[in-house]
Amino acid sequence: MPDFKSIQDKWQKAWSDAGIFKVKEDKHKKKFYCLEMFPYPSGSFLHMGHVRNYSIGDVIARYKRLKGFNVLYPMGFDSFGLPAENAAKKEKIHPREYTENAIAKIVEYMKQLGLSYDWDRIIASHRPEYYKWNQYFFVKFFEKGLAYRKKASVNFCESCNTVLANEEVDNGKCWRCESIVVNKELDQWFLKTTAYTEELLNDIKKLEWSDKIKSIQENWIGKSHGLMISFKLDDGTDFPIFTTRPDTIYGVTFMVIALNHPRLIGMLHDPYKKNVQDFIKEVEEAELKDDMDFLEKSGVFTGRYVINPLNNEKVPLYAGNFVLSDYATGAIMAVPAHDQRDFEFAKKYNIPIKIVIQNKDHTLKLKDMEKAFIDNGTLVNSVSFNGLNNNEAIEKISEYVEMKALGKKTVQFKLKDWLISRQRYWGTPIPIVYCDKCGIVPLHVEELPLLLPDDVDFSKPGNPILTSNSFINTKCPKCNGEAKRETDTMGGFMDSSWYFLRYCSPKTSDVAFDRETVDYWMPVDQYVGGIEHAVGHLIYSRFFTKALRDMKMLDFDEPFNALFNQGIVYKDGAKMSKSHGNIVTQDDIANKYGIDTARLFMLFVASPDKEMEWNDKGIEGSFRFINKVYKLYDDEFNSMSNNKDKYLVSRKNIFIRDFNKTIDDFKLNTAVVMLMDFVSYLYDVRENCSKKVYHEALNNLAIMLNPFTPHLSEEIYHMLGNNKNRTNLPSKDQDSNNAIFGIKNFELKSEISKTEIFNTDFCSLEKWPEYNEELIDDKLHFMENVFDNTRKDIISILELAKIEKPSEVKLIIADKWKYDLYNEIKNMNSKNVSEITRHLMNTELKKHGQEIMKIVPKIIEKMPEYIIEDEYGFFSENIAELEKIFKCKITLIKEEDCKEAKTKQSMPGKPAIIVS
RNA sequence: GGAGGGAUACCGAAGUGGCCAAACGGGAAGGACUCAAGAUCCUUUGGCUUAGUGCCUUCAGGGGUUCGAAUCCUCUUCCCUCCACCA
Repeated sequence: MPDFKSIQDKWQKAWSDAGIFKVKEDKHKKKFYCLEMFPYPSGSFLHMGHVRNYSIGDVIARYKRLKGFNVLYPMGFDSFGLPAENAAKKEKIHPREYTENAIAKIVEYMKQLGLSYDWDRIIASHRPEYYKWNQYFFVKFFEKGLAYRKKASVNFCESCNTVLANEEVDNGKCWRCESIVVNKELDQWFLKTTAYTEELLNDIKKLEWSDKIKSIQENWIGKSHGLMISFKLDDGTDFPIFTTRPDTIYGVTFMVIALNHPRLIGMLHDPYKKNVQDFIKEVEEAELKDDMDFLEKSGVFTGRYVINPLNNEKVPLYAGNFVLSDYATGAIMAVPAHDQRDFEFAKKYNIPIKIVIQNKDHTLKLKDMEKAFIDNGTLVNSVSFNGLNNNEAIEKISEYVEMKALGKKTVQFKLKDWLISRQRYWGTPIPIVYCDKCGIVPLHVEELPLLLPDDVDFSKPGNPILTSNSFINTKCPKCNGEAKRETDTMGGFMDSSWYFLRYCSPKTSDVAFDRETVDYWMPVDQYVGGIEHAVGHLIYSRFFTKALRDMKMLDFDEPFNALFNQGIVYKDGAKMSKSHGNIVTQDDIANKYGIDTARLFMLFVASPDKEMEWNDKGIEGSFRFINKVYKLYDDEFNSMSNNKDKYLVSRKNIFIRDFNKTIDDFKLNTAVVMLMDFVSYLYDVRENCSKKVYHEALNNLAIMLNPFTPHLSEEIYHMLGNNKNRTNLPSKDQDSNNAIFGIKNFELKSEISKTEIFNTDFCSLEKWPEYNEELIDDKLHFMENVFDNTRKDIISILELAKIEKPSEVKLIIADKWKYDLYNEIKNMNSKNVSEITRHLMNTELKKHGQEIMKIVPKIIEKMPEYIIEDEYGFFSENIAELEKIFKCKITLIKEEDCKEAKTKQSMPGKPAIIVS
């Protein structure tokens, strides 16, 4: 068995020494930017989930490279974040050290995976040369009014001790620690994503993303058309609300305001004030205990009334727990008859219900109602709008309200501004200074980076930056007076919103990215990553791109043209991850079978977009395959004949053609199947191929294996003699360990100049084989199939008849009926399958029943005459071969010459057989 | 409550109207090689049968469209993922 360990070590070293995956901008080559979401460097190993993810990206990168694209395929680390800080607290190690250690280890593992990254472009967001630019962009955004500070009710995780963005709250819980998130009023920094809401929504259409992820984004942005109407509070002050259902406005019987609405407490008088305050306390306590999703809708009367501007009705105002303070105006009009939530609320508190939309039969009655009527219908109880269909009424009432200047048609979005402040240490310091005289002052860009302070005490609770006096106390950049620094840092999504730009020119120190190289590489052609980033990272990056475009720093609208979401790897019912403790590491598998097997298996076992349950049962198969491939190249090759040349050539061209399509469609698992098929075909035919044809096929195969099993590919490619310094094919006895071969070769080669190696000597830089449609002959394969089946049938008949040495085998070409069928169809002059089939069922041919139905459409569509015409000729050609195999006389008989023969066959063209 | 994805033989997983009793891999059984084991190779692997041709039953379950359905439509059951008091 070959020593795969040394094979992979050898080639990894060779690739690295020769620097073959380094890329430069090259205007003469078409570029391809293949990018995987940069990971958070947690832990110190990779598990099979990672192997799967990165292998998928690497297949694409290598495939495109072999196809002649200039491929940018970089890797880096999203290295700011809470885990490093927590580790620092626990293990008494600085987060920087912790992070750098983790990165070093993970890079090691990635290299062992054989990933074809350009390691010269590695970036890590915690390094000042990177986060300097976060600060730069922040200052620019601030200048443009895209970054602002405001007091807001924000999500706060008590356990992580920081605020969270909307995207980081899951079902009312913190995404990291799963503790309940509470609301707090805090001064925070925001980026104005809402300045781009419309564009973010509209441009989704342009993207080659899955419909699923597109719809997640659309829902998140959440556009709804409606009407903003000014109700009046009973003291005459404005009380605007937003509704998408103006048609129900005459059915309003109460109003509800959010509990944390800024106006609420101020408008109340005792005893209602106290009631409301008690109620708020109650709800807060309940929220801390229970899951948000099961809290019943409840509320309390505020003692105030609101006047409906359309009919001047006075309705009670409630404070309710189901109204969101930060959507629209934080208050709603309630129409219990036609909204389920309002209905439940009204029932609970005995509020009147008023029907304003009737069903088709006008049978809707209040006393029968068990739930709200939310279907379409006809307006009633709505003065001059009565009788209108409710959809028309939406339009009509909106127009009326606008005409009367009581309100305005509006569009509301769910998307909110992006909260970037975090009260944590391990993030980019926000480059802002608070000066008593000048107020909020950004740092000058020349002063950047503003470094994270080192004199901090991680042992104390709260934000560690607060313990650094050297950091906090500073001078105002404007007036040079005493000032305090902002101590919040930026959330990690800031880092990941532009890292793809940094890869283009990772080392520039005077700009965040070099405009020219960005223009060359961007946008990303294929982005690969998990679906969990559908709303966070993938919206922020789009926002960033658009904002930078408007600041004339970029020239395109969208960062990621195509996006592929790979499936998650599960084990024991949970996502494979360190925190679940259900991991199988890369090492576990690589040590046993080699890394190519690990990669191949993860690609083979399931379609890349589907989730999979880890199971190492089948891995032996991938390992066997790899050994089988190796053996194919290692075996002494003896050509017996060239009979199979044309078959192999045709078959190979089909393989190349279909393989391309399969990879383009991301069906990497079926691509592996095709490789397996082709390999076993090679085993079948190789003895009957000429050396030239066979070697060409082996050479093509080595290249096509490269994306999947790069080390094996490289090895066999060189065993074939694709190396200027090697003249002989390897022979078995020369070295027991074939790996040594390659090492010798490589040592030889390393005397050559690097540039020479660069474009000639690595399979990884080869040219992907082309296929030629003209060399594909379907008929050949049909016949091959028939021949093969016939051969097998003869064998099994001989076995069953216990004949060891037959004296004669008669093959009866027995499908005269197919000629009849063919003629019959020709005569009908129709292309309608149903018609033809019905007709045939009334003829003699009926007895061939099912088989007719199978063949008819083929005859109509493609007319593959060979199915029904040529087998006699074909078998004449192949008699000699069969005779050689069976060492007896083989005779062909036509059906009409053999009256006693049975005429049914298992497949078209396959002859019936008589043995004697 | 909303959106999406699934259910295929012992297992994983292909397969989107007829060359489908269903690719490929695992497992299992038999055989070859071997003193033996392992590795490797070959065959079989829904049922009943036949020397071969054959017949019956299958792709979660019911109903439908069609000459023909794993594949299309419809309902039901079960599983998964994502979003969710968005007015």
